[in-house]
Amino acid sequence: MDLWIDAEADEAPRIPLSRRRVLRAAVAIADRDGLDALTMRRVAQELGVEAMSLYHHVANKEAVLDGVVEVILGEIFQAVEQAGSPAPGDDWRGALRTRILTAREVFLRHRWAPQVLTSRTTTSTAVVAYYDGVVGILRAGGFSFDLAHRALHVLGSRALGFAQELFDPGAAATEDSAAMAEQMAEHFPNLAGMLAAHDDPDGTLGFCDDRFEFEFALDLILDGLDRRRTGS
Amino acid sequence: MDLWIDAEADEAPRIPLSRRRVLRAAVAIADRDGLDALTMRRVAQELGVEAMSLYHHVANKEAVLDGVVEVILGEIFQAVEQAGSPAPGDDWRGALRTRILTAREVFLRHRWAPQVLTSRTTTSTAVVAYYDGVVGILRAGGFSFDLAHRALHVLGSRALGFAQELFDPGAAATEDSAAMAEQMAEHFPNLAGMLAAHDDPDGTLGFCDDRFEFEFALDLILDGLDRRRTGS
DNA sequence: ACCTGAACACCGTTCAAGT
DNA sequence: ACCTGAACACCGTTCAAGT
Repeated sequence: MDLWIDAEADEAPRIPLSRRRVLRAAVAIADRDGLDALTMRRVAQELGVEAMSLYHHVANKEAVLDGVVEVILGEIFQAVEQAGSPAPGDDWRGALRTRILTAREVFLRHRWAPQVLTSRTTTSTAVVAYYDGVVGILRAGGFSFDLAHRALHVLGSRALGFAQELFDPGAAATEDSAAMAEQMAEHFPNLAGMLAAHDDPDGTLGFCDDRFEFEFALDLILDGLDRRRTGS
Repeated sequence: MDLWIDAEADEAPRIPLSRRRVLRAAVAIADRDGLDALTMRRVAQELGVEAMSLYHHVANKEAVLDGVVEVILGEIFQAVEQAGSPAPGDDWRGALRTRILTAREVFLRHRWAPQVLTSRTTTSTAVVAYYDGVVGILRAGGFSFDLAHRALHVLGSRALGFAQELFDPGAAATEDSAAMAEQMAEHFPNLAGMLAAHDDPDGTLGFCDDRFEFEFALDLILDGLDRRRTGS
């Protein structure tokens, strides 16, 4: 009997709990089952531990969410580092564009992350550090501090690589279509026209190419900032 | 005894519960005590009723939140209507700018509303109707359907009058300052410079003028869209 | 020092019962 | 038809107790 118990203990040697392990488990759960599944009890279960044990390593659930933000920004910094320093010929536009699109990749891996980021009431140090880098790029490109400041406001969350869309024309059209299209045409003639004008062979699939739309918006903003910078 | 009971009944005559009353109560609670206070039980209490009674008028809490979005958009439509039709000389830019700034007023009254709007997984009809109006303005201004579509993506939630800011330079500086400023200068030199360069007599108060920043960003985007439209 | 069991005060929601 | 009481299956979190 003692042997059997020892064997089991060997099979699953207890790795000590730590803040880091708690946060990584939290991210794993959100990735797998969504943000609603991210509960203290579920994190504990993932770690083979009782829920109350978590409180020795994090103050409370809010602290877990703050920590999750740190993890996500850690991934962004890592991705930025891997992408390497900007090509020598790169102006501020190219450098900022690349950084933002690199950061965006991380949010594509963690679709729930924007919601967590925007729910935080205090700005985490990691986010501050990221924005410091953005301002650094702008300054190197000849921006005044004032214009750099405004640039942060214009970019908003897009500086980190995501934008919140409140309305997805593609989604509206995926509902089963015939009667729906008529309703649309009657009540929302402009949107109906927009959908009709887009002659996608599949009907509506791929109407919104996320990457294309994101880059279009980003470039429009970078254009605008450059104009403000040069005063043209 | 019967008299006393009757008297009390008269004091608080039972207005029948309705979907509308449930939603208005929900908005009132969020306005007063924030989004976390918006629970089914709390809504019921606000209406002098048991929590379970609500389920005769709304399917569940998600339906309440969907309904709250309708209420908010109702306020926006009302504000837009009150603002009246655009001045005759107004181009699409002026018309859209006015509409967006009008909508923005509603979100200033309901600071919690953006969080609810962005949390919805399906786009409510009211939001679709609002965006139909935006596309209408763009079309009247000479936008192709394709460019109008992209304009919606560029504007994102800004079309409805709010932007999510992940980083508020002003907030960082309100922390008690001396030692903090040193830390900033060491780890975040670019942001530190940005804060230092802004020679606000009060130190940091009013560093970010919400309205100014919002309009600056909006105008930059409208400029960019106009350039794309005319191909200049 | 680290983990746990039981408990508390909340959630959203179901169901059978009341009027 | 509309409302309710009691209950269920969850939350986050506290506390005293275990090792």
